Amino acid sequence: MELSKHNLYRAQWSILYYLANYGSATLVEISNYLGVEKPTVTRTVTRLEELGYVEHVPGKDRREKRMQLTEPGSKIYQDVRVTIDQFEQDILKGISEEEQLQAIRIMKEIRNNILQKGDNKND
Amino acid sequence: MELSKHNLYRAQWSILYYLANYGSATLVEISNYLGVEKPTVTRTVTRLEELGYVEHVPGKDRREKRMQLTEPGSKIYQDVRVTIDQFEQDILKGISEEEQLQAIRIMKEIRNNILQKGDNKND
DNA sequence: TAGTAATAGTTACCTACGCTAACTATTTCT
DNA sequence: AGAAATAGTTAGCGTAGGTAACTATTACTA
Repeated sequence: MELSKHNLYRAQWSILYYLANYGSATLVEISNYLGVEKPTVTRTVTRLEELGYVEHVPGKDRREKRMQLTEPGSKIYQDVRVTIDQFEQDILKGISEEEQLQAIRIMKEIRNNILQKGDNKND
Repeated sequence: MELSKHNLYRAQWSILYYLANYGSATLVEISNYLGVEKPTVTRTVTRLEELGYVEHVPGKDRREKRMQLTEPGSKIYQDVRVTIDQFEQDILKGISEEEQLQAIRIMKEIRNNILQKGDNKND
C-alpha cells in the first residue's frame, strides 16, 4: 500500500507513529499500545534500529529500553505522513466534513466497546 | 481474535467467506477478490484442502482450479459466522440502527474511492 | 492450422510479524 | 536479605504477504 513506497512495513510504521506522537516509549508501552506481545516488539524495534530510525535513550530504570526517533527517523515519518495525508484526502473525496465527523464518532464508540471487551489483563 | 477460537486464520477465513457467499471460485477470482498474488492464494487454499474445508470441482477449462466448500467446511463457516455475529452485536452495543446505516454508507463510499484509485490493471 | 499469446496455477525462496516457552537482568516488595 | 514482579531477549513455530521463474492449458492470429 502507501507504506511500501517508503520501504516501510505496517508494524514498523505503527511504532514510528507512536514515537512521533508520544516522544519516547519503552517496549512495554509500545507492546500495550499495539496489543502485541513483547518479543514481537523487540524484533521490530531491533529492525528499526538497524534502519537507523530509532535509538535507545538510557533512563533510571535499567531494565527498560526507552526508545525515540532519530533525525532520519523523524524525516521518514514526515515523508510518510505526507503520503498518507494525501491518500486520506483522496479516499475521502465526496464525503462531507459532517459525515466524516459522524463516522469518526461512531468508530470511536465501537472502539470503546472493543476495548472494554478485552479488558481482562490475562487472556 | 474471534477466529482463533476456531483455529482459523484471517486469510483462511476470508476464503471460506468468499466461497460461502459465491458458491465456488477459481484461484484467480479469489486472488482478485482479496487483492493478493496468486501464490499466496495457492498456499492458503492448499492449507484449507489439508484441513478438509474446501475441495476441487473440475470444469471445462483444465487450467483453472475451481474450489467450493466441503460439508465440514460449511459447518465451520456456520460456526464462525455465529461467533462473529455475536461479536458484532457486542461491539455495536449502544449504537443506533440509524447510526450504523450511516456509518456503513460512508464506509462504502470510501471503499469505492479506494477501488477507483487501484483500478490500474498493473501496479 | 501451426505457432505464438495469454492465462491459471505451482514451486522455490525471501521477509514480516504474530505467538509461546524459557531465559537473564533489574527493581520492588515483604 | 530474599522472594516476587517487571522489562527485555532468544529460540523456534506458523501464517501470510511478495517476486521470479516455471509448466500446462487455452485463445488468438498470421
